[in-house]
Amino acid sequence: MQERLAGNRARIIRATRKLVARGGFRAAPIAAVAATAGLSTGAIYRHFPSKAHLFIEVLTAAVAHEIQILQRISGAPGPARLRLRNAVESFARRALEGRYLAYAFIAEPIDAEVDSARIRCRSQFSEVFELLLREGIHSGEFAQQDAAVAAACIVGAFIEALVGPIAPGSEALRARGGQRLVATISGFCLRAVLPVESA
Amino acid sequence: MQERLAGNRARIIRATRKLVARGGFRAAPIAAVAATAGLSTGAIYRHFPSKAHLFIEVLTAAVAHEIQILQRISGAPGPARLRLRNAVESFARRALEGRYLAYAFIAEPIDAEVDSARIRCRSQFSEVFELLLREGIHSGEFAQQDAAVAAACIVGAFIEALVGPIAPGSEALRARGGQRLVATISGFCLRAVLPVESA
Amino acid sequence: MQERLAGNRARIIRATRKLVARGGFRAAPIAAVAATAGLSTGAIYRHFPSKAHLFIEVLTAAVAHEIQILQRISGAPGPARLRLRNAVESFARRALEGRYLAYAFIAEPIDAEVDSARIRCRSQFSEVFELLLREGIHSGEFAQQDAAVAAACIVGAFIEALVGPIAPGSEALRARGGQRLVATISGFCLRAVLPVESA
Amino acid sequence: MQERLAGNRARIIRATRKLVARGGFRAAPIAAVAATAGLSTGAIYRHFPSKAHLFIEVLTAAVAHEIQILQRISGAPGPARLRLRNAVESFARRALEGRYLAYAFIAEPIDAEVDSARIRCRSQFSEVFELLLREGIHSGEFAQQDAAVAAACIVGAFIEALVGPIAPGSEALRARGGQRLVATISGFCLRAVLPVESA
DNA sequence: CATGAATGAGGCTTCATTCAT
DNA sequence: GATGAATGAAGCCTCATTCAT
Repeated sequence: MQERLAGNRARIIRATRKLVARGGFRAAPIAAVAATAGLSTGAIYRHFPSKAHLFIEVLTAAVAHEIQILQRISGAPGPARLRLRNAVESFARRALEGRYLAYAFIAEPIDAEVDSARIRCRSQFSEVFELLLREGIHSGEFAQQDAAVAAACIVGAFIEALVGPIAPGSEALRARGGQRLVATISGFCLRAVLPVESA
Repeated sequence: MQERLAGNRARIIRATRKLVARGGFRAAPIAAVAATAGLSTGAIYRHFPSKAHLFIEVLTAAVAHEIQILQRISGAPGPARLRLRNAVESFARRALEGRYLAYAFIAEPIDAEVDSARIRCRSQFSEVFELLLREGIHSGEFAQQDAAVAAACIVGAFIEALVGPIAPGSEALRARGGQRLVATISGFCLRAVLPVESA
Repeated sequence: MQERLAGNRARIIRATRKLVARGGFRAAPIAAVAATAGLSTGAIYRHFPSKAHLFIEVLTAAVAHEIQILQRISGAPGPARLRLRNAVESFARRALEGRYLAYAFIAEPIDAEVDSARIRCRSQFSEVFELLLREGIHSGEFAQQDAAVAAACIVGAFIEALVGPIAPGSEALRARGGQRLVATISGFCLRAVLPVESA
Repeated sequence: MQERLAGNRARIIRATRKLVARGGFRAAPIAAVAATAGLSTGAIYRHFPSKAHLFIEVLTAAVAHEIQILQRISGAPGPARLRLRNAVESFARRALEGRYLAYAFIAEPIDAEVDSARIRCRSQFSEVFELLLREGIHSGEFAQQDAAVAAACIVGAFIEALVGPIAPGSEALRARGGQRLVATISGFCLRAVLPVESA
């Protein structure tokens, strides 16, 4: 029955993710989460002390997964510029496929607790890129710059560039230009961190 | 009495802006807006047909003001790279002073109407940068690239880089590194659009 | 300026009547009455101490007018049965033309005061018919019966029979069958009060 | 717990009926219904999606019950005139006992949905009488006449004749004349549909 | 452990009435 | 006398959370 319990917990998280992906946190009241998970509302509270905790866990779990992937890419051998390109493109591609993550990113503070979790998640992304940037700067591949700020810029750049296409009604853009869009974004980010010609 | 009316309308907008700046749209229920403006809840509805309309107006007004400033800067004479730097830095500096705008930007869709207004606003920002980028690309100052996507990247980059510092609790960063932060961001954006050495 | 005052009072009453006719009392908030009358909301309260008083006056005025007409018809010389038929038909025809009166009749109690006025109005109608019935019973034209109850039945009968056709969306019925409908109703009422064959 | 649920649903309906009977729909705000039912306001919405739906159900349920009774009476064997008398008297007697039904009948349109339900209910009553009238007309018991209109007249006649006595403050009349009142009404309706002597 | 009915605070909006100008 | 902005009490409805079964 530990299994059953764990299974239900996972079901709840999946259900929440699905609803948030579709319409943001506002589209995920506890009753809807419970219904989607095939459970009762009371059951949710057996697994999570509050809605905020549930949302935080969903957000954290989704981000942790992405972070893992990013870390694998950014920690691979090879020149920093290639690893950066791969990391950006991988993330952008994944965001285009499942829009929920990007939504979670730009989510309005529903709750002080959730919000601070959201900010922590953004930071985690930044940190992966920051590490990579530091390596590149140190090795001379990248221009001298504040790695933390540049990392935040990278994250912001592709989120913003993706959010438009992710917004409802732009299925077309996603389908058609997905590949090109991703390439454009990674080009932008790469140029931004590489040393410039003369100026 | 026209004066009183107009004055109260402005007071309502200011009150909304203040509350949204502090805690997002969720922190601005009509009752709170009214209390902050020193009015009754009913008075709000003499000026705005609904909460959504009020929010849209606040957002639109704030953005319109910023857009004007950006357009003046980006339309000035001189090399595109300088104008871009000025535009980015001006915007970033302003956002650091009053945090609300950035918050409004990242607001979760509360309402379909408000949300579409929010998206239109983002687009307006992008468009200003897009125009400037096109000029620079055409004149050879900037690298060949998709101007629309690059503009979105620029907007996203500095918003993200600013949101961390803007988030509650980072007063320190704002105070200390304001100037340096702004410079770092504009450097990032400039490099991103300039042609690269060899790669 | 007494005239102006009186003129505005009349305008207010007309405006109220118009709105009530269209959608019942619910469709006549003070603001709408004022706008329709071309006055300010405050002006209404110079003429009527409250909304209830305004409604009562509108109802009373409309009914008083109808009562006058009914009394003229029912007080004319000739056999009671003819006078009854004329009275019923006149009333029914007028109700079909302007639906508001019938609406006012069946109006839900908005207010205890208004409601008691409404009941008084119904009674007034009944009384006219009651008087006529008494005459007919006394002269032997009509069957022995409780004149008060029979009068109420008459009023109810044609109101109900008219309300269907008066309800929104039945323009056709009114146009086509108006004349026949009125005749059917008056036939019903007449038979009801006349003595029966043998049974 | 199914029992509790069902029990509360019934309690809500009873509470609504009670309040509407006393003062019309206006006297039955959700908060009052909840308080009368011994529940919270939120509980209402577990059983009914909106106030309009609750009102419609109350109205429909009350009417459906009455219709059943009427149909049994009007469908019994025997001469149409007796069945008509029984139907009218049964209905009138029941209305005198519980006044709410008559009130619901004459309710002002609060809501487009509720209103259309109200109209449907009126029609249902009419239809029962209409069927009975057709039989009587066909068999020669009743005079030639438009059965639909005559049925509406019958419904209106006894509603109107009952509403006076039902109105607040006329307990006396109900107590004293109940039996006689009912007989007078049914006499009126019978004469109205029977053939007349000579005219 | 699960269920889901119930709670009740809180959000948006309407509107009769007042009152400073 | 007229104006119309402001008031504030209701009204409807939602939803996170609790708790009896």
